[in-house]
Amino acid sequence: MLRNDITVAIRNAVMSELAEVGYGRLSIEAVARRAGVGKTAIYRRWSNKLEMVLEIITDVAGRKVPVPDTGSFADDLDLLMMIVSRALQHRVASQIIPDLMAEAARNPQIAETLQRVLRLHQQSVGEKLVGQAIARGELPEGTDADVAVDLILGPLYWRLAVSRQPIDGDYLEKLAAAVLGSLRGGSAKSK
Amino acid sequence: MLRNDITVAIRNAVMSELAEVGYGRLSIEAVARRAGVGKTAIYRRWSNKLEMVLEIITDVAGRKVPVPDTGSFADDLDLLMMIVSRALQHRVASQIIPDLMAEAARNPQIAETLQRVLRLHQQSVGEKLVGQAIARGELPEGTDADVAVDLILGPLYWRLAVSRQPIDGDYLEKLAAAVLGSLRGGSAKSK
DNA sequence: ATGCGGCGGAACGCAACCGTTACGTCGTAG
DNA sequence: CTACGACGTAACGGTTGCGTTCCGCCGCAT
Repeated sequence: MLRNDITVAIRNAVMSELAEVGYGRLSIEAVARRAGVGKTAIYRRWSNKLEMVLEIITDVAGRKVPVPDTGSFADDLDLLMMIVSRALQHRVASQIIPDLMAEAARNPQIAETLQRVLRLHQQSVGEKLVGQAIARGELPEGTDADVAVDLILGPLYWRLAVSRQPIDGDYLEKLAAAVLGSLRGGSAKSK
Repeated sequence: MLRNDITVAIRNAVMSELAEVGYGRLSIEAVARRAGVGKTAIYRRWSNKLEMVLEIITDVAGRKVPVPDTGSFADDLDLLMMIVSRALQHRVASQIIPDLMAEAARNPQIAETLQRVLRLHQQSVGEKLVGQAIARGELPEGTDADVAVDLILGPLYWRLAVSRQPIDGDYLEKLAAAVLGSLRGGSAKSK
């Protein structure tokens, strides 16, 4: 019944609007205006701003991220960092993600949704990667996957989404090398 | 002329309101309500929501952070991480900082203010610290301070302000050890 | 040919907030 | 005692957005 092209237009408008003004200031009327549809079309699909945003970002972020598995941890790491950095450099993503993260700190519904989406996908990627490396003997036995994930994603996120400095050609390599060194150094052991 | 107790009440109210609803939804009327003052008292001091917030956060964040200088890079690092993690665990800070960071991505005025405050204080701390360590010969000559700062602050910020997982007793130690290893590993060389 | 249903558009009453103004109170300086 | 100025309160007109309703249009299935 509901026309699909209209739905798509609304989804795109929501993403753009989220990027431009953030969740806090996102208004249904602005979404309708931007999508070139009537408010009725929106309320026919969702009953809330919150419900609408949650459904849409769940859908967008839920697309599976391929787990790098090149056979070598160093290469896996390079690849993962490239994928993540590419994602974080997309204009829309780099605006929406920090905004929703901040919003999650005060809205449990958003927090829970992001946790589901990010932790179950992206973060599990990191854990899987570390697991593979340990199994292959490339990382020390007791390596703490938790710490490892923070070490891998933290600097990238900080650089790209927070301090927003451009990354030049070999920055990624240097960072990957440093992360590799920190994990192999045998310091991030658990218990 | 302007009563100081009123000014203080407003400043506190702004911080609380920022933490609760974020910059996007912060309203002058809500601030006045919370501070128990009239809107006139606010407009007598600032002419804008933006101007008000900028002035207040500049003041709050501008308080100098002591640069750790224990004589040993490892101890400096431990200390710095403890200071930063403490700061990021304060409820108000952990809500306001990500919110303003996200807002900075779309408001140049906020971005510039945060850059001034954070980069000139916190970030320079990191660079100074690395500089000391290189001078003492504790880190390789060409260590890239840029990468080092990302490696130090990134994981902490990610953990505390983004993924918001609690840090147990020895997490900080493990993280510090890993960071130390990554820098000493001689990987984060410049050029 | 007819009818159903999604569509855009317009308007509704309601609420919040903007930035400004007028008013009356109160503490303090002179 | 008087005058000044900051204060809280209340109200202003104007804007924006909510969520709802009604209208007329149009595509599509029967």
